[in-house]
Amino acid sequence: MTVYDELVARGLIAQVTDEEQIKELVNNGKATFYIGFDPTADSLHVGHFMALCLMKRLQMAGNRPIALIGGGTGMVGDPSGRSDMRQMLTPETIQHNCDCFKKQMERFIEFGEGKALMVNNADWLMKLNYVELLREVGACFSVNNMLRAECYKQRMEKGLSFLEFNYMIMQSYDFYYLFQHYGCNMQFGGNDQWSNMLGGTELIRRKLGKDAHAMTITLLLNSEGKKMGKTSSGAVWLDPEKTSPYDFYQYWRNVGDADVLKCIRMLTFLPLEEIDEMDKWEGSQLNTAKEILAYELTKLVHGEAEAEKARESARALFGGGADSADMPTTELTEADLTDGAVDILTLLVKTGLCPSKGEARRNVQQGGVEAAGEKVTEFGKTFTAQELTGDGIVIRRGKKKYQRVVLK
RNA sequence: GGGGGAAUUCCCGAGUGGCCAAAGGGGGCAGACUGUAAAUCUGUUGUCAGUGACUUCGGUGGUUCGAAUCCACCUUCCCCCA
Repeated sequence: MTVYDELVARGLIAQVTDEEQIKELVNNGKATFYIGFDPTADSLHVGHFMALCLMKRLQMAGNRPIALIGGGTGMVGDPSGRSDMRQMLTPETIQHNCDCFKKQMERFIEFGEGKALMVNNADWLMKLNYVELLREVGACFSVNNMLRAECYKQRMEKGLSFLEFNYMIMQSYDFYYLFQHYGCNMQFGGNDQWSNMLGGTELIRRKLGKDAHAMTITLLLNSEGKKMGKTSSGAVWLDPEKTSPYDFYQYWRNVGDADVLKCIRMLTFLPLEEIDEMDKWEGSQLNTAKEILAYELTKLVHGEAEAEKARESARALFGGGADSADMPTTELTEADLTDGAVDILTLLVKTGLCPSKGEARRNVQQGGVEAAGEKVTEFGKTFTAQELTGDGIVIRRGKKKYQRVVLK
């Protein structure tokens, strides 16, 4: 099976400019392709992860990936898929974010001579001269067409600043630049990037009379049509400091029935035959599939050891077992105690299980809190220093949130 | 440049001087039911404190015994005209 066919079979491809030509390039390892990452946060998230996997897949087939960090485009801000303007980031933040991205990417993709390449578009965008750019590139863009692009259309009602309007031109220029300097003949990106990417191929055609290609990755949506990789408290990050391996594992362990197989297909590197086998599973058997999904992804992102730990902790907790050595733990010090003890409300807040005492109180009232295996029924419940030393105690809020508390 | 409108708690959206921590919906959280799923039903949803106190309605000042509500200025956005 060719790479291209595999990508299709996994449901990863959304749109392409010219299927035949792209197949030819990609299957024969003749593509030099780039994917852009704008440094809007200090960690990559699941959406980026898909792009990284795609880079890996194509690299394994002999193609050359270029990871572009948007140190320059980040200064502008992409309006695609947004209903309001992004918060403008300071150059310092952008630089910091770029550095973080770089570190994380290096764990997934091999960079170096003859391997993948990493570039930062600040290197060329920041030195552009306004009038020169207008004459050289601006002349190639039709405002009429740009306004017809989906990403701007959505913003016509809420308002679109000239700053953001120029994002497409910046991104197109990137492609044009990479095409000339690195022989980059293809661009990949999220499906919401489609119009920006076409801008690039169009620019290359107009300026150089050459063909370049674009392909978008399917956005990972759940069965309700919402973007996956987001929780109510924000994105699911790849940085273990921002989303712990355990939480990362749990996110995937908890996907809906309707979405498991799609996720396995799109995100893991398991062979397709194996996945087709799982496709026949139904009912509670899907729990096994979810476990596989969670394990595989945690392994890819955080490594095998962390994946094992997360799986064991989850099994221990949900399987009813008592052994939970790898559970997320909060360490207290003497300073956290009053008169040699702590009450349950304080404990819930200290462990981060509840954001405020009010909510902690509510959770206790509603019977959602358990400590050391027993349901807590009164707010006044306290724990002594003695109970907390050694293995400590396990506190549970709701069905899925656990924390061990130990006195140090 | 001229004219008109808007800004409310996580989001949408009521509220136009005290009865407003602020209707309603969405979302979130908890409980029941389950398979760590979905759907459904129930409760809950500013902070701290066990009757209460404190902070909140774009910002800053003002009027008033009392303001989300009135006035002034500022900021941002939308619409119409140029």
